[in-house]
Amino acid sequence: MNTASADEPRWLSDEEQRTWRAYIHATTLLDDHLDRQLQRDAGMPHIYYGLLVGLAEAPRRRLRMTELAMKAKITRSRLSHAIARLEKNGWVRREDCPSDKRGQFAVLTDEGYEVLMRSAPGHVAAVRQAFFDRLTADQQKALGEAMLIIAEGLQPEGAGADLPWLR
Amino acid sequence: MNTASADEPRWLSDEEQRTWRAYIHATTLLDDHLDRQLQRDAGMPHIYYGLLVGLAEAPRRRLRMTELAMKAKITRSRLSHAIARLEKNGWVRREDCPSDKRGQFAVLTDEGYEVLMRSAPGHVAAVRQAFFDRLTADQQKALGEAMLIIAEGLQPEGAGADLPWLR
DNA sequence: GGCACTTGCTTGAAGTATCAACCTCTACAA
DNA sequence: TTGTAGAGGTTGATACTTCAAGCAAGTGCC
Repeated sequence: MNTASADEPRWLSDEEQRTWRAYIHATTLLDDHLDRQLQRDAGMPHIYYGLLVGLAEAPRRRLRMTELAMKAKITRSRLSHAIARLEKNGWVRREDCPSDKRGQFAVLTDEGYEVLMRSAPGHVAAVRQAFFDRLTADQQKALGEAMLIIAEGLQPEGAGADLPWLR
Repeated sequence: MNTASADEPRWLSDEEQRTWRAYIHATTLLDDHLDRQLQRDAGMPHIYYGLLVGLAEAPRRRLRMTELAMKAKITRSRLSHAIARLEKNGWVRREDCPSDKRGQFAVLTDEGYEVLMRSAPGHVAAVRQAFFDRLTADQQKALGEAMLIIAEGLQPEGAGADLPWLR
């Protein structure tokens, strides 16, 4: 006789519980930690910092809103609000897209670039201290691979064109 | 001659970059995914669900505010607001601590327990689908161990009594 | 007791996130 | 053309988070 009936959900085993809780705890603590670090040292939350990085890496330091949202894995709405805030800081500027009148570019300003350069060393140090310095090379590799799988699983597997996950 | 000067930060290598971005992407997507799943199916964000779980596991389904905050890895302030909201839903109730008049217990109500029982299967299914089902046993093990290390590193290593991380 | 210091928890304001509604523009076809 | 469906992006209301400030009760010490 099978212990699991058809409508009885497959609960997590003790081992899985431990894994899942370790994951939740680590991500909660690390997220908070980096948010505070950047809020203190750069005056913005972690995800905003990521937006500046995304722009800094792009050609001409600019990206269409939707592209940036995809890069950062956030919704367009969230990005819109975030860019509004960064614009108020003078770190990003919006520019109309010449070829598509609906489109907007987010452009990293010189001032934004400065802020990024100024805060990057401290942030990298924080990431090293909390993350890389504590893991062996093998652990880093394994974790990276696992995370890649998780991320891929939650993205619109098919296209890059249609973006259901941005709802 | 060494390429890294004393004040030049140790930037992330390409390999480290990939690992770190995979981590950020996976956690961002998974966090959003589970928040939406629970908001839709249980009417609360992921972390609130975790609070109910914490209470359900505790003796007499109650925990001191500070203990619950520690369990959930959040600040007391955040917990205070969260419990206020859950109280409004009738899922949690506050109770005075008899032995310490400053103290408060958060108590899971029957109604809160019901909500938890009702939404747990769907949530476990979502976690399995997004996380466990995609990883091999070895990957789960490695990831769990790495996450445990990260979490431990961000906690007040020393005591359980003083809680500097709760600021 | 009286004093200072700490712990436990809450509060309000300001910042950020989410969701649904909305507007404009593009693409495409009748 | 005109219609229409969809894409690109914004907005406002509501919910949640954060931070600093606050208050009341416990603790230690004279």
